Amino acid sequence: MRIGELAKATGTKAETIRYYEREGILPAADRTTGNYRDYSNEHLATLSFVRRARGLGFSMSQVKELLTLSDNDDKSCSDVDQLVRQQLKEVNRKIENLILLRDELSQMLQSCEASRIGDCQIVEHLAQPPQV
Amino acid sequence: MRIGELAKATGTKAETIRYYEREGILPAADRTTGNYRDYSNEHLATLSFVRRARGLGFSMSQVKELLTLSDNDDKSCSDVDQLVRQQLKEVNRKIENLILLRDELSQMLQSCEASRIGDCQIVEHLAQPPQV
DNA sequence: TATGCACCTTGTAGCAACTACAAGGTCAAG
DNA sequence: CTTGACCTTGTAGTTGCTACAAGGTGCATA
Repeated sequence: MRIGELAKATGTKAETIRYYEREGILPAADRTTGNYRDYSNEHLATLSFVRRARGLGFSMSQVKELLTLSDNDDKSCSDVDQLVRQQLKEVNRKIENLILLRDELSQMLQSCEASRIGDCQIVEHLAQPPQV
Repeated sequence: MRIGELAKATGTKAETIRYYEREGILPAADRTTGNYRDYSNEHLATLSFVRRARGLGFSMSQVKELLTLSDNDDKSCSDVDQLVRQQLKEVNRKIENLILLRDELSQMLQSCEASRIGDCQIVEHLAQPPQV
């Protein structure tokens, strides 16, 4: 299949697919006589895997690791497990930080009852060290 | 004060401060005879404001807006309020997405009881084709 | 046959928000 | 007078794409 078809099938832009090829995430496809990329079902499967992992927040290099690991059916599963655990920890860390942010933003909104910026608690809140 | 001192005082790298100057986020400082940047307390206050807003997830252009707004003491507070509200919404959106991710990753970990990658549920889970 | 159009090719540059050099200048201490 | 910390400018790298530009291919239609 051509790149446009693969793009549609995976919800990926053609430019992104070519980018993945450059980055060694997706193996290069065969070429037609007109020099068009010609993808196989295996490419489709790999790209789906990549997109799914990226959607779960794995970095490009983590995706590369996952791809390498998943090629070795007989190897231990623990490396994959480890990567997922790491990613889970990272996601939890982000959630916690965002919740702190959210609380602070909410607080700011509630404290703002001024009508002039000169009296605005939000601006004061942001301007931590005085003398502006 | 020199750039290094300002950097230490605000927990910002000197390179970042120069970057802010280039981007028009922080006004240019006076120069000493040796061409070193010489910052005032006003610079310190502005940079603190910037870092605080950036730390709360506001984009550079939002920070610019906030700075412009906070310069007009007599203007209405509602624009500031609006920006904070918008940012709060964005943060909530991110939290929700991350929670979905977290759930999926946890699920994957729990389903993995294989010892061989060939049997690994995680790899199989990732290999699912995209479901629209 | 010509032509129009969708699709493809490579290459390069842009995005956010920094960060990391390199090559050199300034300044106070020893 | 040299050392070493600090500063200067300029440029390029980071991540993961995305957006052109200029041209080639393939197929349907006039």
